[in-house]
Amino acid sequence: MKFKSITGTKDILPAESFRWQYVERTFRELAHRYNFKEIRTPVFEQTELFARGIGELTDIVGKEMYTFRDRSENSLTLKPEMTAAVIRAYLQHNLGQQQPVTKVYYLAPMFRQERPQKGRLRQFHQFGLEVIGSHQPEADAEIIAMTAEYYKALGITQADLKINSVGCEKCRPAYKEKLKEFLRPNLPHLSEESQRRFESNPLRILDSKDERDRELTDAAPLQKDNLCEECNEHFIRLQELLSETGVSYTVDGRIVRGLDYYTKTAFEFISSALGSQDALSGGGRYDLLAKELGGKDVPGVGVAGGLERLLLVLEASDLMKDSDRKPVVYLAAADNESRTWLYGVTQQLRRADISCDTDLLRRSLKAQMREASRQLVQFTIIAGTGERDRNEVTVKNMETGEQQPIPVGDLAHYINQQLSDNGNDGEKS
RNA sequence: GUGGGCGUAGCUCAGUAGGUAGAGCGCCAGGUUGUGGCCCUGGUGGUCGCGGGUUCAAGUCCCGUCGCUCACCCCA
Repeated sequence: MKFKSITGTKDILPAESFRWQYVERTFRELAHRYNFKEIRTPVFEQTELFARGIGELTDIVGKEMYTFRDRSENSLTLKPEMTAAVIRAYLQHNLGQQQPVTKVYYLAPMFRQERPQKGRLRQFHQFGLEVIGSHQPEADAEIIAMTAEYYKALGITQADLKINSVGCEKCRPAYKEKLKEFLRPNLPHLSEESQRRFESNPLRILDSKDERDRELTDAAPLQKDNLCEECNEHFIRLQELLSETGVSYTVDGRIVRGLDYYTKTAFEFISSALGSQDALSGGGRYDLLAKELGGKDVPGVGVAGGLERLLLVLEASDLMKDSDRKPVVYLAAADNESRTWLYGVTQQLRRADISCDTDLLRRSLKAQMREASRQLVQFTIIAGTGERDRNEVTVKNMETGEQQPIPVGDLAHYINQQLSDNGNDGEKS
């Protein structure tokens, strides 16, 4: 075998694609219920969009982007996340001019050049929601509530929501100083990584997994306790909204997201059913992003969640039933003389909206029956020259083994009737 | 970028003190001259990741390399 898929990428094979369709369909239907419309953007953008939007100092921009030059020497990047691209499209097409609030969702592949491990791939897939144009906590609640509802719809109970407020341009600078003040005495004892972050991004020190860092920052002041009036009000109102809608959460003052653009709300859904990479989804408010990208001063809030991780949780929790759609009918030819005629019957059934399959290998009747059995069809239609001459077929109920001669003209009707008699539409979805 | 584990049939794996490969499942065929699922019989299928070394002889020992996987970092 000469060619293999690239490290960190995965094929979604026919035997498992129904799982993806299930989580995607559930997401789309729910998004529609919340009146989010889908947005699709290109898989690549100008590198500068992500560098500016996500932040030069983040790990994503610093070492994880798939960046390349095209033949015109433009620097392009496979999107490592969606929000910057959505805002770019929002600004480019002046979506804010058409309506004051824009609600969009997406299901799309993302690319980050990290070392793969459980729940982490180089090409992975995210679902996401963005509410653009509102400063109000109701917008934050809309995002979080639907995400929680999505997990609930899939049957996931182990998804813990943690929320925090990371302040805004008014209260964060003062807090940052306060935090540095606190950390300074212990600076030499912090981990190397945290020491490096002391100047560039001290907030990140708080969510370090290093044990010593944990101890040393145990009593550190938190942003949520040092918010300005506006941010504090926003955070409190958001909590009220979540309580009102029955979304359970815990406040975790150490949640700091890996992207620079977040202001006020930051949150994560964590699952204990995952491995080391336990974040199911994460998001927050990004009121400064649009302006940072050179556009108008437009607020926004959003979420992005990993579909691979979602599927891992569903499988670990045994919530993924084998619900792939099976054909209802298999048509088997008893001899080669009747195959052409039988193929016509097959097409008739398909046009009558009955899912069916037939032999493409000119196999023996026995082999065709075996195939029908393997496909778990409910009925097998058997026909040879005898049936053909009478313009009828033999319909075999695969469960009971009973066989019935049925005129071709009545076939579709007969099948549909049998299906409804069984209280089963044959489309277990 | 760093560290651990693993790489033998499509899949899950076994493989003895080194003597040129096996099982189960799957797939195909037969056991019924037009009929499945169970059962029985037979069959298909492997450059033992790749390269080099030691040896009369290596899947089995040594070195290198590639890949997969888990973890660190970080995140979805």
